[in-house]
Amino acid sequence: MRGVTGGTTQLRVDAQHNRDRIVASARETFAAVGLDVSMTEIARRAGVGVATLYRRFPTKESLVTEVFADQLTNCAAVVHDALDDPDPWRAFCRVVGELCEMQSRDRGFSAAFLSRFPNALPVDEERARAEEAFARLVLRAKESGRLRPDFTPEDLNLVLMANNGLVADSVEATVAASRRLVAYFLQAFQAGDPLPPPVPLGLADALG
Amino acid sequence: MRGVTGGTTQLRVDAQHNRDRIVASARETFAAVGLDVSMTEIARRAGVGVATLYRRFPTKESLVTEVFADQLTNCAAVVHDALDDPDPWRAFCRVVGELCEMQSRDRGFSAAFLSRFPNALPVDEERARAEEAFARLVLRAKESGRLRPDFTPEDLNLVLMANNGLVADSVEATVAASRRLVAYFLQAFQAGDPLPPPVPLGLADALG
DNA sequence: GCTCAAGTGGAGGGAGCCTTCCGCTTGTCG
DNA sequence: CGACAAGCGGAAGGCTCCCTCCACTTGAGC
Repeated sequence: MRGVTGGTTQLRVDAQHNRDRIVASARETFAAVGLDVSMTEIARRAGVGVATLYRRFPTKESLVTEVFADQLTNCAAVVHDALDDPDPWRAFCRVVGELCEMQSRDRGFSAAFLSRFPNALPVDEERARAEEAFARLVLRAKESGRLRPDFTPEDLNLVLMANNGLVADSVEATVAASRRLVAYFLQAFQAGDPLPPPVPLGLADALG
Repeated sequence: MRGVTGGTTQLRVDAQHNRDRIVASARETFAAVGLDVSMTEIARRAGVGVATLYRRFPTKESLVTEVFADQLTNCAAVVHDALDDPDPWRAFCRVVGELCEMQSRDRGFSAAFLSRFPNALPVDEERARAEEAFARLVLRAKESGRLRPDFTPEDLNLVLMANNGLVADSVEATVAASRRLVAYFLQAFQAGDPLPPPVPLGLADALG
């Protein structure tokens, strides 16, 4: 009997090697092109046959899930790290800016994050904790007086969906556009007197 | 010989009828679902065969062009009408708000406007005139002191692309989200002291 | 070194898409 | 009314995609 890790049977070393190459290839390709890449293409880039790919990931959705699970973890880390910042407004700004930049650098992640595949991210618990942390961040920023009182944590979805709409020819151009967008948003989020309409949504899933 | 209108041979009356139904059906369907509708589906909803559709519109792109040409005209009208408003800031706000609402109400139009089909809108001249009018509007709003000096007319693309990213379950929910987004944008566009980074782009075409 | 389950690659099935082809129908004009 | 070009519907071609099947290979444990 082979070794066991976390309850899952250990793969043969060559199989593990192939699996790693698949994930790496998929990550790169999704980031560069988006989720509209054929499984055949991913397999080709990884130097394996499609059957090998499907043996590890029985569906395309499961591959997407695997590939972006840890990137979601990175997102959560950004939020949690920001909680250590003594300046609540700066922490808030950093979270918004860094999340948008991550999103802009990775087209596939944008799509996955906004759940083009509805159940693609079963890391719901982690996501929920991150959202809770962000809500705490929002509260502190409001108490500091820099963040407008009618900002709601759900507005982060608004920001991310809006940011997801930005696409330019190159990644750098996209990131530059994203920076300007974020700068405008942060302007608006600072305590200004007039008020935008209240929270309307119920936003569910988006794609692009 | 049949009558001639604008250099194009007149269609037979039944053919014209079918053509009208095709365009109407395509408009509705694109608006509701987006551009990812099969030609077969459009033909079915119009009550004609695919061949009839292809006789009028030899390619899907040509159909998209036809369907959205006049909606682009509507956009241009919004901008030109705003020039009559004596209050430059209000005119500016109206243009931004109305364009975003039109975009949010019509998913297909969003996609077509941001030129998923690169040459889909050969109405370039009209578009250019509208952009010029908007630039004039921006200038006036700046002179009135309400619009921040570092706003550039290209920022309208930023707004529209961002707005295009918003998708909710229902049209009304999407429009509501769009309203909040626009309110935030208009906050930011008012003369605030800190400055976002300068114009970076170079944005070319977007899809979602 | 032998055995065999685990692993592999490539062909191909089934579905959906855009587009074309072709034999039949119908409005239009003399 | 009669002739015929214009118009018509639906089948089918060609393409891509996700996914499955199956005969062959290879690493792991004795």
